[in-house]
Amino acid sequence: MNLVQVGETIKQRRQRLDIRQNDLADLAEVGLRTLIAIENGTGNPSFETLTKIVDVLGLELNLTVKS
Amino acid sequence: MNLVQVGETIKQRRQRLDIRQNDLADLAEVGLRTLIAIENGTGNPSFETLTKIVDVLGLELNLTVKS
DNA sequence: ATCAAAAAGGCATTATATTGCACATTCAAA
DNA sequence: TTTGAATGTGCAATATAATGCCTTTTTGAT
Repeated sequence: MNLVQVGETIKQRRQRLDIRQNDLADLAEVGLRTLIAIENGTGNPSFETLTKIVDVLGLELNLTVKS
Repeated sequence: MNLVQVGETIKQRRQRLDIRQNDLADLAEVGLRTLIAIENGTGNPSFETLTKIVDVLGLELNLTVKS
C-alpha cells in the first residue's frame, strides 16, 4: 500500500459515498488542498491527517505482518 | 489502528526481530529521534516515514473498508 | 550494587506538510 | 454550446515533522 494506492482508495470510496472533495475536507477537518494532494498521490500526509479522512469514509488503516 | 497501536506494533516487531532502535533507524533511513517518537506513540509521522520503517520490519500498511 | 548499552528527553535547526486565497481547468447538465 | 459546480494549481504564510547533539534515564547483565 503506497501513497498512490491510498489516494485511489480514498477517491473511490468518496465517490461511492457520493461526497464532494469540499465536503469531505470539511467533515474530516483538513484543508481541501491537502485532500486533493492525497487523492492524487501527490504529497505525503501525516498519519493524523490520513486518519481524519479515513475515519469519515468508514475506512481503516491496518498494520500487519507482510505475508 | 491509532498512533499508539502503530507504535506498539512496530516496537514489538522490532524486538521480535532483535534489532536495536539505532539499527532500525539506520536501516529505515530515519532519525533515531523519529523512530523513538513513533514507538512511544508520540509524534505524528508522515506516511513516507512510517512506510520506511514498516518496510524494513516486514510489515505492511493496509487501507480497507471498516467492517 | 556496578557498569555498559539501549532507550528516551531537551533544545535548536531544518525540511516539509498544511492551509487559504485567488485563479485555472474539467465536467456534467440544461 | 453555455454555464455553474467540482476539481485542481501557484504562491505565500504558518504549523509542525524530522533531525542531530548532548544529557538523562532505564534496562539487563555481571
